[in-house]
Amino acid sequence: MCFKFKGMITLTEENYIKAIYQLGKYGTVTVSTNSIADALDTKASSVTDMVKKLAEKDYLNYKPYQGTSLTPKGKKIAADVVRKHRLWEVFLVEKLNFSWDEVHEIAEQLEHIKSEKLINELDKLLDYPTHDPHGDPIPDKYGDIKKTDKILLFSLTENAKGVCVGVKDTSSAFLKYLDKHNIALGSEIKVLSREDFDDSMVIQIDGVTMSISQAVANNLFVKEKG
Amino acid sequence: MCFKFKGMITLTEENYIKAIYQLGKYGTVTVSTNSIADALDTKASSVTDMVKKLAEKDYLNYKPYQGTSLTPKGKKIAADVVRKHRLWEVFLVEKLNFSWDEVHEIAEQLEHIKSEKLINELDKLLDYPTHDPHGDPIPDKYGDIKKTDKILLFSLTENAKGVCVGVKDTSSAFLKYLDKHNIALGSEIKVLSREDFDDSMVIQIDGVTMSISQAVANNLFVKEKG
DNA sequence: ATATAAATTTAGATTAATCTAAAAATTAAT
DNA sequence: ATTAATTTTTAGATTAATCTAAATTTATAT
Repeated sequence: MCFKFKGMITLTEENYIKAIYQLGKYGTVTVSTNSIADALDTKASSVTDMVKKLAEKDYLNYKPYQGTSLTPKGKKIAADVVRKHRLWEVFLVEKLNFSWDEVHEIAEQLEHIKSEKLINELDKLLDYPTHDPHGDPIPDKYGDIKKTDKILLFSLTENAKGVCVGVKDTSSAFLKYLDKHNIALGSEIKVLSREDFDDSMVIQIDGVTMSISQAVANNLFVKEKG
Repeated sequence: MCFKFKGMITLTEENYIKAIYQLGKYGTVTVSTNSIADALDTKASSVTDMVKKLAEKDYLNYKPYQGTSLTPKGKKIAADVVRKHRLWEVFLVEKLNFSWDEVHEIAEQLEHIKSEKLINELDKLLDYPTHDPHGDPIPDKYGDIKKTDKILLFSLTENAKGVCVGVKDTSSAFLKYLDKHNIALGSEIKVLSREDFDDSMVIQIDGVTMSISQAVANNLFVKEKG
């Protein structure tokens, strides 16, 4: 039976801390009550309650009406959860034949499993991956995360070239769209032209020419080349 | 974010159903309120409440003061949880270098992960194992479980021979004792003599002679040979 | 600078799972 | 067949996480 320690963090608390970590760009900026409520699909009043509780426990800095930021203790918890989430995603894709549009929901569950040995062995089994299947960086066991200089494809100018390194929207619908059009991490992209009217753009992707909407360009991360 | 369906079973409910399944010999007999309370380390009054709720939802048959048994629906839920628990245990031992005394607690967490594809792919990765690292049978995806004719080592008479096929006590302490004395699943055992005074016995295990206490003999399952 | 809008917090209620203590039913013992 | 012991259930409270609705604070816009 799963013993409970005093001061053991609950699943709900972990989810709040993770949301604050991600909304606050890996714990570097303050986030608003409403943005947390949106992210967790809950009400602002619930967020206020929880945020006060987590501040009490020293996971958060909180000043009423001024938003919330993570303490170092909170940041470590969050980084661990994100690390687990992303390692499990790699596992699902690499070892269990999942595609990148299927892994998110399951990783949401697996990220809460508590066992240091488990996650370290998983890391080893997967040969210490640095990024998850969507191109997001995996925090190391100390909670440090390597931020890459990725930019949105939408911000590339005409004739600029880049490599696809990540997605912003990780919804199944978007990822399936990318699969259908053979857009994957590592694809070489060149912007052929941009359309002012609807902000669509024509690109060449691994040699193939296609037109993409603003919605797509605003959810694909690239690393600009040269 | 983990969506909630109406009628989705909670973690607590799953734990009750699993306990009733195991206490009632894989759902074949009725179990008492107190035995459930013991197994789940909770109070009888809590069990009554939960059992009424689960009966309402058609997972259990319940008559006040007469104990509880699983409905087919409850039995399927329970078998699925046990299947997941045991498959994850195999995974931890086979793929992540855990020893059999370390896996139980983690599997208690992993058994609640909900994804049919996940568990079927795991099954495939592990090459469809039939037993977990402690020798317990793994229910198939239809919830059917193969009961073996294993008996306690304590019930063997002098000069009887058998093979070790399972453990009753899966505590880390007991499993470490077995490791220390090179007793493992598959070990060949012969009873050399029994001691009336303290119910200990002298056995030969894979050719090595040793004495074991009643506590040990009552927690080792064997399959008798000829 | 003041009014209005938006964001946030408080107050009070609700639900799930639990508990303690008391009451009721069942079982065991003389 | 009563009494005593045990088991189980009920009644009422508690805690965590949530909600609605009202109050308050901060930001925005003339």
